[in-house]
Amino acid sequence: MLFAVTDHLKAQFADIAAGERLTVVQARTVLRIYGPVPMRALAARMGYDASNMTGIVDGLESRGLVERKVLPADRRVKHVELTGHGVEVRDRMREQLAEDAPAIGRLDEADRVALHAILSRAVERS
Amino acid sequence: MLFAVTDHLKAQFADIAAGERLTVVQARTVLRIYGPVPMRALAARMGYDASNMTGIVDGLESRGLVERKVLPADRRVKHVELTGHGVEVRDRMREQLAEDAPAIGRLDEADRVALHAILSRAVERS
DNA sequence: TATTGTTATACTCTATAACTATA
DNA sequence: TATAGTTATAGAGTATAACAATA
Repeated sequence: MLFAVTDHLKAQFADIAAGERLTVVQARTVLRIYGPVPMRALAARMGYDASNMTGIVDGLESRGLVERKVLPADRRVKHVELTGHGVEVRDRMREQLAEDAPAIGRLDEADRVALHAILSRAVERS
Repeated sequence: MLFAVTDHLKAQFADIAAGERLTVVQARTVLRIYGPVPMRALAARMGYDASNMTGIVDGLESRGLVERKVLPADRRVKHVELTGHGVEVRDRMREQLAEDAPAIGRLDEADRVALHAILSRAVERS
């Protein structure tokens, strides 16, 4: 059942991403850029090897959702940030996540608290 | 937290599979062969397109865990079944899943019942 | 010498389309 | 004509190793 729920959540996220013609990884990346961030730091934030960010950001940049900017203070570093269009897309995805975000999001408060407690115990014992 | 738990369970399954020098998909396949089964039916059981089974079963067959047998009644159909060695590997994996199967497996009865109820409600509303 | 981003490469997982043997 | 299994191919997601530019 756990996997049923997480698979369902993943499928819905994939649908939202596809609605913006983004891959899942691209959509996840857009949602995790809060301000200018070096490629490497962004990779670490996503839990990826740095070599992956190049292609992901290439795709987003060619779609006009992000920009790379060389940091003058250290010209090895490139900051990635959302463009105006990128912010629009991010906000649209956030809205859909809040609306559609089904399953868990629609549990009542008591269920959410209980679920959190049980999962915490599960993780502790693992 | 849900993803933390399922990712954890997946990682442990991957470790068990790796212990038998199987990929995750190969291990999942071995665990879902209960008797002679046509390639296509096995693919459906796993939720895969039929074209995937060929490679998966190729790998298992080259390791001596399964055999393909042409069905005389309909020579288009090939039945896949576990060899003696395949059964050994499957049983070893089952044991490890029962032992290690951590997290969820070690929750007490009350937690398991509550978890199931909450997840059922989550799925209903999604 | 060490670090940033990039490239080249490879492997897993999955799907679609086209092929073959058989029905 | 339809079905079972296979092949060829492709794309997403990930990692490792080597490289150029910069520090």
